[in-house]
Amino acid sequence: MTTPPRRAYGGVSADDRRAQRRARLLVAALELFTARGYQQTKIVDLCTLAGVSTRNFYEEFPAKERVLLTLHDRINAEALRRVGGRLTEVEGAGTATRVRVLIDTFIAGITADPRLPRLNYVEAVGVSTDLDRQHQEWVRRWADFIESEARLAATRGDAPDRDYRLTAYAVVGAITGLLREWQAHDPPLDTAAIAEEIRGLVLAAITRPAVPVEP
Amino acid sequence: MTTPPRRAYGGVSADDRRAQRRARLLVAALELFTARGYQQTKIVDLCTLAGVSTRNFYEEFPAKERVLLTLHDRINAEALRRVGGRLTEVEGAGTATRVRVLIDTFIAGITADPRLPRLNYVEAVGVSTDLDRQHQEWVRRWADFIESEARLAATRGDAPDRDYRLTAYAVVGAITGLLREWQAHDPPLDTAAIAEEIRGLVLAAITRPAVPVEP
DNA sequence: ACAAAGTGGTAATCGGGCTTGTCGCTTCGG
DNA sequence: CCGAAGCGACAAGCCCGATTACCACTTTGT
Repeated sequence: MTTPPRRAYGGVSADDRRAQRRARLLVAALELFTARGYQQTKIVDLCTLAGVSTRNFYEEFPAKERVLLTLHDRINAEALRRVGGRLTEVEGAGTATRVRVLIDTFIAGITADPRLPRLNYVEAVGVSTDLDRQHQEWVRRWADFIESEARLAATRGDAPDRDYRLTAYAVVGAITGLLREWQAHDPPLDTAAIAEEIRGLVLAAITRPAVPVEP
Repeated sequence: MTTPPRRAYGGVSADDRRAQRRARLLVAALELFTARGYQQTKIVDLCTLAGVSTRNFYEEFPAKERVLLTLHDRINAEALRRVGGRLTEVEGAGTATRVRVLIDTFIAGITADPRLPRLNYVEAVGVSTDLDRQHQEWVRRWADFIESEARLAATRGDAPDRDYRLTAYAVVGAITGLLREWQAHDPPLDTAAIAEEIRGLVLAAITRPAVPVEP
């Protein structure tokens, strides 16, 4: 095994240039995947828009699918990080406030760029089993988030003490559905109204009385 | 223009045999699209499983996408027909009963075959603009359904008199999300629990008090 | 300044799958 | 019983795009 000496080049190191190419490829991919669709986007198109050769592409990604996986993962991770950060800032606040912060932060972040929900909820669906797995994993994490918030509300007496797993999945689905509708709709839906709707729905969903168990 | 004479063949008419081939192709497509995925399914695979030649395929469908469009449309149409039929049977019933019938009928019908939600909510997403349009059209119809039910509840005094459009979209999204989760989950989720969850969610969503308008 | 190493673009290769033309067989009408 | 028409299987052509081999150019270290 010969370790090839890596020299700086053009002022910047090899690693830096690779990182820049990778970043430009991801930017181009977000644009093309959401504008033309994932399947319709050819690797050459990606490289052309990114100003990168096909050779470079394969140095960064083994296949087009990996680009989509990376984008999908990044979009969700950043959203979760944002929401988590804001929630710790309102540690002791009441249920209504925490739900409001959670929903508003998420909606504001994800609708800041319409391409994000488009990629997340449309283009990244039904592509491959790997992507399906990653989607399911993220749904699980978001559901965990909602569920723990519901449990917190229950300990405070704002909500009944019951199993919130399915409710959490339903809430995630409702948000997904509204955002998918939002990015596809013409004329566009009002994001404030959407946030408001989800906020009300979540509060109603977790504070509604538990149905009595059948004897 | 010469009108080619059409003769009966093998006891059945030409139209009948075409219809049968078409039906077998659709059955095969439902199976393969949901088992391997839409993109991964080749036209030859479809024809082999259906016992039909590739030539015949092109007599029935101009392209693979048309098969998916047909299946997607049929699944939704049948579900809507079923639900609509049951709802007319409980014309004068109370809000809780009507919502129960609506949800239970839908869930029972669509989960009778796990391939249906798989095709509807996973495989048919992000394929083409035509399919996107058709999806959006069906979401609109289902939302109309939910919305009119909410309005009916409002006229009876069971729910506040407000705009239910976004609530309807949210409910459709919640159902979609839960069913997508259902068909992907291992171990499988309980369909009765899902129906119960959605029922409670819908009732809570439409009966919750309207937020006061900001001055 | 020169030799060597690294880089990036271009172009050729390779494979897969859609699409259609053809052929031999079957069935119908007279 | 015969001619014609319909039918279905096969397979070859064709196009498109992913992947890799090559080569000319740039930069560096001595």
